[in-house]
Amino acid sequence: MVQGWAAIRAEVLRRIRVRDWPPGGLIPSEAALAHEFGCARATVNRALRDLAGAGVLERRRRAGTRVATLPVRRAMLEIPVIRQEVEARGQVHAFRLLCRVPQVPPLPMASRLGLAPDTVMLHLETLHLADGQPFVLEDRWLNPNVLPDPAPDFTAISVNEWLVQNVGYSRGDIAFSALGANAREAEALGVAPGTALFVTERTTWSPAAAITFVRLAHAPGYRMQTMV
Amino acid sequence: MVQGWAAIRAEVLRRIRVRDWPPGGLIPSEAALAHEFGCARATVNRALRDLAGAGVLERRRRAGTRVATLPVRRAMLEIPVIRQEVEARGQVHAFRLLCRVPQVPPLPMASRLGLAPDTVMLHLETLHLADGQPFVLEDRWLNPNVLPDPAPDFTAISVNEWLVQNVGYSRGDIAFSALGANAREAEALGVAPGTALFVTERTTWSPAAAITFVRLAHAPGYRMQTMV
DNA sequence: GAGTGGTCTAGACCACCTC
DNA sequence: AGGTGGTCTAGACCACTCT
Repeated sequence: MVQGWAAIRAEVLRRIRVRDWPPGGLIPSEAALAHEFGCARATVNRALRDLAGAGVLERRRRAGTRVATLPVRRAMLEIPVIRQEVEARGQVHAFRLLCRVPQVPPLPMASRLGLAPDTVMLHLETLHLADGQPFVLEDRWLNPNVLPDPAPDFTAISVNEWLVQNVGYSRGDIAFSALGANAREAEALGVAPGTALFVTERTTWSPAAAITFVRLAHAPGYRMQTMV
Repeated sequence: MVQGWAAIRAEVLRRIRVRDWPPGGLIPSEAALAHEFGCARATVNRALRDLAGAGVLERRRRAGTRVATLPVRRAMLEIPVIRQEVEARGQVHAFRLLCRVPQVPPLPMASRLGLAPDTVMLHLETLHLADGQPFVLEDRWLNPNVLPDPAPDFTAISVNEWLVQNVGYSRGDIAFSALGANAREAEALGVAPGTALFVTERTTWSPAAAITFVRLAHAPGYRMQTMV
């Protein structure tokens, strides 16, 4: 007899794959499975909870556990700091601070961040290099309230890393898209205008207020990968 | 007193955010926290395990639990079936099967899928529509061994959905990138060649062999979003 | 009302790894 | 060698929701 909640998860997955338990179908209750596998219900619970988290099962109190019909697969996406990403490729990371000015953001951005329309934010533009080649252009708007006085100058440490080290964990949303390079991006990355770029846009919030909005325009050839 | 493992997780997160427990620092053992919070160690374990899964903590037996220094954020990415994605926008999904031919794949793809160089695969091209407008062009290579005899014709149901309903859950990898539209994509999606497209490439494996490789070229404006 | 999953407890054993 | 997290058990109570 194989032991452990992972073994139970594997067995349940097997029965789903071989259609012992078809999509949309109810599977036995935790108590029944615990009896069948000769283990405690908590162990079965652990296995089924894991599969529900992966989107394979749908569980509801009283209604029981069903095999998901709409197999929305969930994948873990790892979002590293840019320096780590470059170094993970075995390349040398460097960056140049292109721009650092207090500025009133465009109206759509101010409203998106929940700020008054005339709030002055810190606008920073950073070009990250991998082995000296342009890697990503970072266009960032920063809420000055999160900065100490005097503000760091961000030439020794990138804004990116300063934030994660000094502001800490917070919530936000990320969006990925493909866009043609605008004039600024084309110049900074050394590509023709209109070249397809992988763009990451991220808004970060502290419990109280918006911290930062950042747009990363990655040099051509960038790929984001994960497993399912 | 707030109860439950989620409350413990919140309190631990709070202490990390206010730098009570600084990045890289050891936090108290499960037993110590259980004593402090007046709960069972299993409850603390549940909370800390969750935070470790989110990348906030790093745990090693004997070495204890540390606040992560390299804040690789992990985000859940949901990868729905295309029809669901369209319908979730309140639009009507339809598709046209443009191409369905047995064909020997290009050498790089055969080797990537671990197939003999002369293996014949089924090559399918499907254009998905949202409210009649091109939404995504699906270019798929399918291992014919996973198909029943006779093979489905994929005009009534998309390959996508037939696979998830009949082959079932399996493992694979996904990559996202931005590429200029090639001639075929430009024509199918009704855009100019070179237009920036968001491209999803996915390889799916059964335990034994490769099932399918698919490349999705999304119409301009496509965004993939998630929370952190 | 009753059966389901969600959670918690107190205790235990174990694998692992640092000391 | 000893302390840590990882896991399992047997039992319990509760929240939810379907009937």
